[in-house]
Parts: sequence; structure tokens; C-alpha cells
Amino acid sequence: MVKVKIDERAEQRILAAAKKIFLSKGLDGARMQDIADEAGINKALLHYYFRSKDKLFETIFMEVAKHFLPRVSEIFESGKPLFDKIELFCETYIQQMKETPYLPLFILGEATRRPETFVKKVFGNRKPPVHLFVAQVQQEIKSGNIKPVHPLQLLIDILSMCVFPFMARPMLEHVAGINKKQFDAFIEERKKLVPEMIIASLKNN
Amino acid sequence: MVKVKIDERAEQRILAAAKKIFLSKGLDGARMQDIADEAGINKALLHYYFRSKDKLFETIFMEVAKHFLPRVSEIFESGKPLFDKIELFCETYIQQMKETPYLPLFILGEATRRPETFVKKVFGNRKPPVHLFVAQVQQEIKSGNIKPVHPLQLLIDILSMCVFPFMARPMLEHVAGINKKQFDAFIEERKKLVPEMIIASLKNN
DNA sequence: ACCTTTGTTAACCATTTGGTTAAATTTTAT
DNA sequence: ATAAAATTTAACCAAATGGTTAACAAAGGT
Repeated sequence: MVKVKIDERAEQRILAAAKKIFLSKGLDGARMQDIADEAGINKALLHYYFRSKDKLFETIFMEVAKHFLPRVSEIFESGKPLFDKIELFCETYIQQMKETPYLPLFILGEATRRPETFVKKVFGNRKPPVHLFVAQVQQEIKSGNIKPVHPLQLLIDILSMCVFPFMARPMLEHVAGINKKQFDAFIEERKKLVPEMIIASLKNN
Repeated sequence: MVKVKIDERAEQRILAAAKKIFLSKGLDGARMQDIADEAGINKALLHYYFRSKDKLFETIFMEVAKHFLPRVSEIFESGKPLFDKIELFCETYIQQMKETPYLPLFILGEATRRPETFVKKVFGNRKPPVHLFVAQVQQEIKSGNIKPVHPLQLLIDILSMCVFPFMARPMLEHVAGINKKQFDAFIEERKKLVPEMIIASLKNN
């Protein structure tokens, strides 16, 4: 008979709980007691494993921040044609946001409130290789394969359309009068529509 | 000689201070003392004019939320051709976000954390007439003037591209290695580029 | 002048909150 | 088994925070 580990290690439960609470309430809104309750342990144990609220938050932030730029480097560095990269970028991004819908508001909110603390730490020395994307776009323009566009503007266009709908979700659902299921369908549709739209705008004729 | 009102009414100063503090720190991050200090008055006076922190916050939120959908109704209800509306929408939106760059993260952050409290209150009975835009797009499709697109997806595309860059600003500046002046130029350029891009993607040939 | 209303403040108060401590329990090594 | 190390908890603590009170000052009306 396999021995089932009935309860995870406390440290893991704390991390999971902290992630849930911080993501939904933010640094200021989260209470250490909330996290302890969610993890089912005593509050003092939080300080035993992680020295302070700030330390715990930073641990979560860093772990979670990775997912905000999901596999972007991998995609940019792949040898794929531009249009394939755009399709893959949208697909990957929207899928990631579907799985962690609180992520963008959380990351951008905290990064805006404490830029010096977080923005630099997130990327450390390894920024995503935007220049590769930029160079490829410029190459395609020079070759006459696509219309002349500003590469960085293009990148932000794509990113905006993939991420923003998740941030505006509650308003969207209310204004458009749709429910969660319809929102999911709406988002799923975007995996195809966004790259189509972008690529159509790039084609020459 | 004109008598200069050396200090505004305290109530006004409180509102201005609360706006500044709440917008930058959010409901949870803002301290009543911060607001009192910013307004240059005693903390008790905050409670004299506005009963509680929540009441004060709601006042600010409601006042400020109006600017999140700047003149959208006006634009949708104007008799203008679709492409003109799109151009005007982008121009108006980006300009508003330039003037109140903290707005989107603030509104969407609070709306997400307390949807039942805020989302409905913001719009009250008067939602923006999205259906007018939708109908106009459908009409243009039927007339064969533009490619067939999903009207709501189109609207979100536009909104995303206008608003998101302001929310992602600190990350953007860091990743793209640009300063505030360059960001402003980047944004200014979008007033033309975004509608151009959208309209190009709608044209038939 | 005098009284009433409105505006403003210093000093408090109760609760919440992040954090600590010392004791108790469990695990691990010998 | 037993001592040492690691884990967990209940009880505290000090600071911060939203909010109240009572006294004081300014303005307005008579």
C-alpha cells in the first residue's frame, strides 16, 4: 500500500497560501494571519520560515514574476519565421494569462508602486531579448515582406491585446453583459483573432 | 486689488490630497495620516468632512472613475463614420491616460479586488452604449465596406492598445531601455499608429 | 456685544497588525 | 533510548492605524 503524504511540508503550504493571498489582495491588502489561516498553521511559523512579510512577499513575487513573460526568450530566440513567432507569442501568452489571470494586475500593480524595488529585480541581468524581435521585424521590412512599422510599437500592440482583457475582466463582463463562460470563450477566440489581425496589418497587399 | 483666496476650502484640499494618495497607493496602501499631511490639516478633519476612510475612498473612486471611459458615450453616439469614430476614440483615450496615467491601474485594481462594491456603482444605470458601436460595425460589414470582424473583439483590441501601455509603463521603460521623455514620444506616436493599424486591418483590399 | 453654528485641533482610544519569545512537540542522529 | 536539532504553537508585545472626544477658534446672525 502506497503511503500517501497526508499533508505537504509546512513550508510548501505557506508558499501556496501566500501566493493565493498576495495575488488576490496585493502586498498591502494581505494579512499575515490570512496567509497562516489559508496554510492551516500558526502565524509564528511564517516568520520561522520567512523572516518577514516583505521577505515572504519578495519570494512570491519573484517566483510568480517568471510567468509574466512566459517563454518569451525561447520564442524570440527560436529560428522561426516572424509570423510563426507572432502566432506562438499570442498563443503562449493568452494561455498563460488564462492559467494565472490575477498575474498581470498583480505584477504591474506592485511594479508600479515600488518600481525601484521590483522592476529591476525581476529581470536581474537577463532581460528578454527584445532586440532579436526588433531586428527580425526590421529585416522583414527591408526585404519588402511586410509594411514598414515601428517594431517596438508592434510588440506593445501584441502584448496589449493579449494581456489587457484579463486586467479589465470585471468591467468587461459588466459592460458587455457576459458571464464567465462567455468570457472564456471570448478569450479563447482571441488566440486566433489577435495574431490574424496583427499579421493582416503587416501584409503588403 | 483682487483679494486672492490664499488657501482653498479645506474640503477641497482634502479631496485633492485623497485623490493623489489613493491613486498612487491604492485603498489598502493609503494612510489617513498621509492624506491629512498632504492636505495640511489635522487627521480628525478628514472624519469631520467624510465619515470614514471607506466613504472618502468611494467619493474619490466615483469622481475619478468617470475619466476611465472618457467621452465614450459622446463618441459612440455621434453620427460620425466608423473610421472617424475609431480615430477619435484613440485620440481621446490616449490623451486622457496621458493626463491621468495612474488611473487605469487604480480603477482596474480596485474593481478587481472589490467587484461587487465598485464595478456596478461606477456605471450605475448608465453603461456606455457599446451596442451602438457594435451595430455600426455590423452595418459596415453587411455593406461590404470592411472585413467581417467580431465587433466586441475589435473594441477590446482598440481599448487594449490605448490603455495597456500606461499600465505597463515601468516594465516597458526598463525592458526597452527608454526614459520618460522617450516614453512620452512613444505614446504620442500611438495616437496616430493605433487607429491607422486598426483601420488598415479593417479595409477590404 | 452675545449667542449659535461651523470649522479645526490635540489628545485619546480600541483594534489590528507585524513580529517576538519561550515553551512544547516532533524528528533525527548517535 | 537519549540527546540534539528542527518544527510548531500559545501567549505576548510594540507600533501603527482608523476613529472619537472634548475643547477651542472663527464666522455669522441677532
